[in-house]
Amino acid sequence: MSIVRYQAFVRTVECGSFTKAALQLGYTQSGVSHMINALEEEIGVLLLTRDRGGVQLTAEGQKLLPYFSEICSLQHQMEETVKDLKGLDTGLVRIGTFTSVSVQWIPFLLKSFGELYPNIEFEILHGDYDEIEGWIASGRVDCGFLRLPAKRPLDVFSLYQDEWMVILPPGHPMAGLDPFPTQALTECPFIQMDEGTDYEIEAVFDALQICPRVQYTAKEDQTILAMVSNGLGISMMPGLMLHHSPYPLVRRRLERNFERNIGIGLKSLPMASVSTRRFLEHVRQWVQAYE
Amino acid sequence: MSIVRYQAFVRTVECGSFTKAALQLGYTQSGVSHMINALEEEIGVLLLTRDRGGVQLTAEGQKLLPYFSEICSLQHQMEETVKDLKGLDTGLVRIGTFTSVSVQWIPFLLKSFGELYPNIEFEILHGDYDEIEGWIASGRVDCGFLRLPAKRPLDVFSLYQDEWMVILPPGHPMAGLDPFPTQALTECPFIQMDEGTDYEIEAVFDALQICPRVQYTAKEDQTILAMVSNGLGISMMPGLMLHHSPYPLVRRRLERNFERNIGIGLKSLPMASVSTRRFLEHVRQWVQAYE
DNA sequence: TAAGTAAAGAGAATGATATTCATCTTTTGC
DNA sequence: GCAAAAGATGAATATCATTCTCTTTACTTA
Repeated sequence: MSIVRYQAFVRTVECGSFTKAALQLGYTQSGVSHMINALEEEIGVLLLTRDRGGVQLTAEGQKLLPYFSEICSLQHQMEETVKDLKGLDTGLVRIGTFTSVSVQWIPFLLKSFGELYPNIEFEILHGDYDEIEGWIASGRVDCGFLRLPAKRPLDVFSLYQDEWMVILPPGHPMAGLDPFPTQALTECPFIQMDEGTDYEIEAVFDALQICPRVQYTAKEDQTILAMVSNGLGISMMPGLMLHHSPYPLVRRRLERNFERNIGIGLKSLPMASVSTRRFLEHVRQWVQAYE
Repeated sequence: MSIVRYQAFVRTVECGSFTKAALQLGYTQSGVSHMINALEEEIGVLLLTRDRGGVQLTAEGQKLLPYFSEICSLQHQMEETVKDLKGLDTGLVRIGTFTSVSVQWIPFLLKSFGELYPNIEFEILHGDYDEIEGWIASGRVDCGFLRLPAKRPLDVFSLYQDEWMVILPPGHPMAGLDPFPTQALTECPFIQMDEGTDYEIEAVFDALQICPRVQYTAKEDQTILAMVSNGLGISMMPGLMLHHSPYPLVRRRLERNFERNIGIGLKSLPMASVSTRRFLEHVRQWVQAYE
């Protein structure tokens, strides 16, 4: 009957571990363990199986999780509404972002926003486009950065057209060509980004009807930048990822222009808390002034 | 953070009084008073104004009530899901009904259902068609009786065609006529039902393009039955209200047939608890065998 | 195979909460 | 002015939540 137990349960499932959940929620591991035991006892159902190195949902836990997580989400909304009612410039805004936004925008956004509203706090969740949309839809986050068009019906705002660029080591024989010839993409050794579920680069190659000579594959974009910079091959990335690159690089446009449309979205603008709306407005202004 | 507080608050608003809410929830008046004080203290907002003879929502309370009541509704759904998971023949089914169903069907339905599933409990709420649809949509009840077509998008099942009948005192000069002539409706003194928000009888008169000679008005259908039976006038009622009438009456059909389609509805059949689905199935079978 | 590590569990202690009981206060209607 | 009905209050107590400390488990690595 106590929502803190529900929060402990939901967070534990998200983290896959009592210890991590406890850390995030500001409890001790023992506290979370007791709480979940008490919850299981209260409803008379085993929610988690405890193994070495973590916990996993039981079938029953899986069925019940949506109720608990929706209750927690409503609780958060209620709390934010209370803060709005009290006219306070405080609140907690939960944001979903993907890699390039996390790296290139978030630190500056939070800094400039924090100067305007020092009492509004943040929780940042990192994921891919699909995950972020899911978090927004389920109320796990208040708003999130998206690739438009979104798959789900959300309130969205377009922010930035992010162009795909070819990156080469400085001094590469073709570094002088701008735009970079499509044909050359098939000839130079290519460093592939290991994308999880979104196949953005492949979509570009498909559209160009060419196939790159993949030499290496890497998961981290910083790794790719380093590899390209050191002459191991060429690669392609959205322009946004190339700002403030610590490695010397040459960036060139493609013959055909490919863009991803980056936006920000939430479940419903009118239902959002004042803090969330303020953050949204700030992001739009900040990006407009960006570059 | 404790849902019992939320339940206390929601129920108190519904009842308009700490004392009544306490009675319904099985607490003392003092307990509810303390709980609401604690809730107000916890969120730092005054939710209720306490006046002579009851309580009333503040503006803030009104804004926050939907969150609390939705959390309570989810809590109830979660509890029912737990019971389903445990495969128990137990549960609490909350039903919205309107007058004729409450009087003519509910007692028999509950009795026969109770013989099959003695451990399933009920909470019955009485209201008009609109209120009931609202309760279903908001999750205040699990299912409810309706006049079809429903205004909102709900899962509904048609149960019964209820025909409007003219009722006369035994020995009335026109008691022998069947169907009862439309013209005569304008001539005999008529006892009007004081309907709250639904204007069903008026719709019938409008369709017939006649205007009755209203002699008396009464709120309770039992009162009308008694008045008609004692020769104070004639009236019109859905046939369902006339079953088991304690007063001697003559019932006659109209020249033109008017019916209301009575059904039962819920938010979503697949999401409903096993208890609710069992009750629904039972109602459908019972009504089919009815009369 | 033993030590190290990273998880979870259990029990006692204690501080915080929930709930009731009994007692007041206020308002309203007669 | 008094009874009835509603809410408020404070003390008492039982219950609960959380932490601390100490075990247990099982995988990893030397």
